[in-house]
Amino acid sequence: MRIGEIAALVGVTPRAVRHYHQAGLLPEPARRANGYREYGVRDAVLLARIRRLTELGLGLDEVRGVLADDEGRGLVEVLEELDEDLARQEAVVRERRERLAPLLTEARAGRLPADGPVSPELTALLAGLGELPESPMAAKDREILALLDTVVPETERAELMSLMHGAAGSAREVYGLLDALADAEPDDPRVDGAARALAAVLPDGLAVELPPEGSGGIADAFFADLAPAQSAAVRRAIELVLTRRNDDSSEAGA
Amino acid sequence: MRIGEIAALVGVTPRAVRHYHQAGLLPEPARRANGYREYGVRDAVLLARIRRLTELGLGLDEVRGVLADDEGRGLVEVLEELDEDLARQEAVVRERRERLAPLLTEARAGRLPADGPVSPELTALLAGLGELPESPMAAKDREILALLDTVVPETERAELMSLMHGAAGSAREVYGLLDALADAEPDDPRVDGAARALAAVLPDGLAVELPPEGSGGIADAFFADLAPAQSAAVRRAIELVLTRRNDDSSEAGA
DNA sequence: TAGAAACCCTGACGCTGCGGCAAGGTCAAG
DNA sequence: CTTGACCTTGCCGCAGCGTCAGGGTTTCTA
Repeated sequence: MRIGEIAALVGVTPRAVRHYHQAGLLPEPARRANGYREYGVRDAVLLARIRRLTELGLGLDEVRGVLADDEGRGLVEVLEELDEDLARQEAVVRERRERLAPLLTEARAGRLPADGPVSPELTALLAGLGELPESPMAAKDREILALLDTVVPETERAELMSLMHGAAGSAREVYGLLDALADAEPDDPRVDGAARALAAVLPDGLAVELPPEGSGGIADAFFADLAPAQSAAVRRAIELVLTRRNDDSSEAGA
Repeated sequence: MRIGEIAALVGVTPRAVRHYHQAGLLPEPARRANGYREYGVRDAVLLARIRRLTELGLGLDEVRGVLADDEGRGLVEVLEELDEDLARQEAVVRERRERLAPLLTEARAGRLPADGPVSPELTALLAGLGELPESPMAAKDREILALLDTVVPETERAELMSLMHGAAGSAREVYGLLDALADAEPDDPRVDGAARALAAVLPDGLAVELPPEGSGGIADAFFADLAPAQSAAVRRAIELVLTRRNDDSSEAGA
């Protein structure tokens, strides 16, 4: 047989056969006078075995290993390892599909969060916010929420989002107050009002999640992303929440 | 933020972030005086979005496409395509695991066909043959059976194997007769007996499956793999079966 | 105040399992 | 004689980064 024949017989491409030669899985057969490889039944048998193994999902070096150790003690281990690997793959794919399913229905309905696919929890939260009027702060906040959505570990996500839900009602108002500070100086008198309004809607539990200011890098970036007066307002709001929390706990302790 | 910070924040490696830059997914941010990249919140938001998409299983160029078309009409298509792809992957993995499962139990029991994992049908057939005494012909036949196992399409496999089952009982005898011809000349008187015995156990339906001798390449290889006298015997046996079949059909026609 | 640890930079190779192309040689049929 | 269908070797390409190598920077520590 020539290479095309044995390949067709076993159901692989000639290129693959040469690849197996090069990889040391299949010994190079004798050559004809013209340089063509001449294959026999033994080669076909071996090649078929290789194909069976690769079709199971084994890598070529694992196949080599299996072929190498006569009468496989190793085979059992390899197959078990393979099964674990396949199980992992299956889990990965299934999880992706599960995450994808709700996104698909949302997307088909034309309701995409515009910041890309996010978790169902956040989708629900954003839906609760509803259609806000044109507001730069609202847009920024949605981005931040999307960021948080991927940053926060799954285990805490539901908890975090439920905290947010409480603030959703007052969102429009707070966004408006902050938007008004876009071009203001940090010592603008409106900063104080905005800070109070923000602190009022920020749940106690949330402030800890907010970046501890100072060296964090990420915290700096967060505040740098806001206009000076907005940044000041947010900072003040956080202080207010922390103070409030301390007061609460000292009251509770008393 | 520096690259390590943003990477840790979003949950990827710095190397991946650089890769996204190079792939054009994430714009290169401004540099500090020392050459370090300096990232802001916008970058983190974008990076998180990239991560969400890649974690769904999208390729980087698809991600680029999704990021490119503002307000995705394309997103729906991409997600649908992705879901189909994932469905295919899931099917592949599950089929592998299904094929693997019986092999694992066999392997753990120490009963491996020695020619590597084969179909359950063939496993059953080989089990039916039982432990034959040391016989080169039996070994060769098992190899051929394994080859056939991967060569014939699944749809015909069960049929073929059931045909074989009828011959299993006489296998030992026929193997013996053929083994005896290993060093014989093609005109050895025992060739005839072996051919008759082989023809007697070969089911009518099987002969067509056997290589039509002559130019086939594979057929030549098959016969070349046998000793001359063995080859002659098999050839004769096939002739006998074909003749018998023709007789039968002419009788049936009369 | 020096030295080590921990970052950052660019550039380049490695991995898997072949597919595809280039630039040729060979062989059977029309 | 010319096609057309094979064969040969060799090398690039692929996805998504991991992993050096070889060099600078910053920062914490002794």
